[in-house]
Amino acid sequence: MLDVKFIKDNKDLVKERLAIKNFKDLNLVDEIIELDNQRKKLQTESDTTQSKLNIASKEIGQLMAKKENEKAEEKKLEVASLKSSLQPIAENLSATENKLNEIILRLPNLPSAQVPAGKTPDDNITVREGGSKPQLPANAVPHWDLAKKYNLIDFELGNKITGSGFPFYVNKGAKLQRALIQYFLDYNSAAGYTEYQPPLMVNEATAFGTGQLPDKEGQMYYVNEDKFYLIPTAEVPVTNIYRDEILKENDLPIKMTAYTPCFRREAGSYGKDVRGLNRLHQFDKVEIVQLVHPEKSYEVLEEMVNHIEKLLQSLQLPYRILKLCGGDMGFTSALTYDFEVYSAAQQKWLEVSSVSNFESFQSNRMKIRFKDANNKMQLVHTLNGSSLALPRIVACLLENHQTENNIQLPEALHKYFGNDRIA
RNA sequence: GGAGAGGUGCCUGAGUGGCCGAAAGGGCCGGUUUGCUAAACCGUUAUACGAGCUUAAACUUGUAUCGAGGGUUCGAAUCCCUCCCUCUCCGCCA
Repeated sequence: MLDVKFIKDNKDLVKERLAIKNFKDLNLVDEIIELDNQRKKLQTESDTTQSKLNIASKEIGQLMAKKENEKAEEKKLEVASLKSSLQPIAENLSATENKLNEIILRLPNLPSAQVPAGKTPDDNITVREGGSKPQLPANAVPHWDLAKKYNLIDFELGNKITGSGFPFYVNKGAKLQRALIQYFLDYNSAAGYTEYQPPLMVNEATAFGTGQLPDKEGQMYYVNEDKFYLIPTAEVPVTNIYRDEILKENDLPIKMTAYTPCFRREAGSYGKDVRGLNRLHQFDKVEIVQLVHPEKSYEVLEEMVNHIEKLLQSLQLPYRILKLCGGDMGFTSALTYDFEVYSAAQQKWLEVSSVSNFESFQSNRMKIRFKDANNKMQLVHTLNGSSLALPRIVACLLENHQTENNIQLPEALHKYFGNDRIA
């Protein structure tokens, strides 16, 4: 969430930036400032009254110790009247705080200065492309057909056991999953990321911390009995590891990686782009997360982009990196790069990674702070990125590397997969 | 799931109605001593939000915070209620 002080000091800038994100209720900004002023006034009133009350209570104690009961009773009357005058102030104060809090949670993160204006994915900017599109054999088919041909993935079985969007991986298909996960984790560890295996269900406070709650509960599976949410991404449990912690400056950067299945209800997205592995309710992903010094976060963002780019290059897939426009960015992000890989048989680009700098938007919710060189508290900046989401990578590996009668795997995978091809 | 115990500051741990933002020990940081290290001694050691002062910081000061939320009371870490969590034993179980 945004910082109220920052909003007050930069009212016009805030409105300008929110507009880039296509945020409509700009009057909320004025409302926040108004509510905060009110809050301060009320707190001053409440504090002074409370202070008087505290003093009087102490005096009562002293009087009673001296057995001056009559005087004590008099004081009690005084206290009673103070209390009744405090009550409306206190109620007003907490109502104001609640209102303020509720409104501020509705504001999305401000896009950074380099975010292009725009409303739809068409307005995203292609930063660069890499790899080259393959020459497919004449009998080339999309991955769902390849998955069947080589007995790698059983979608129908998934339907039977759970429902659509929950495929079974079988034989070499299952092994390929395992190989990819292992490869991605090793690659991240080698770059200094600490590996975690987090819980796959989280409580409400955790879901709140990274910005899934409030408002996005409809996108998550929920276990009513225990009030747990199934994680939509490892970002949620991993970033929350340091929730409510005060770090030392030289603890930073904190680099973490985790493999988890991800669960997404994808409500409202039926019908389009859901064929095969393109969009699932459960999928595997390896994630990287960093907590960094605020001055370093944009530098780190580029570093993460490069890190993921190299990984993609090693898979020998044609890719492009997009800088998302204001309208296509997520609620919590200040700057996002998407990685898309070209799915040769489907002839379309599939998003396989999204790398974002959240600046202090998440850390302010989670209160992840550090003491700087001057011993001042500062919020860390949080970043994360997928490295990578498996299903679409698998789809592209199958489609792009298919030959007449087998699938040639990129060299990086050979030792993990135990073979250089799927036949 | 059943029975019991418990949740206090960075850690251990005392505290059963006012003298408690909280003893003591440890740790950390700063200082003295020291050829260096160790030891010893002294001191400091929370966060949030207000107010004052200030260019700002520092500082002074108020309020709140002893798992969370309510309640009793002039006054709550301390009493009561609800919830959450941890531990032990039993049961069940990978």
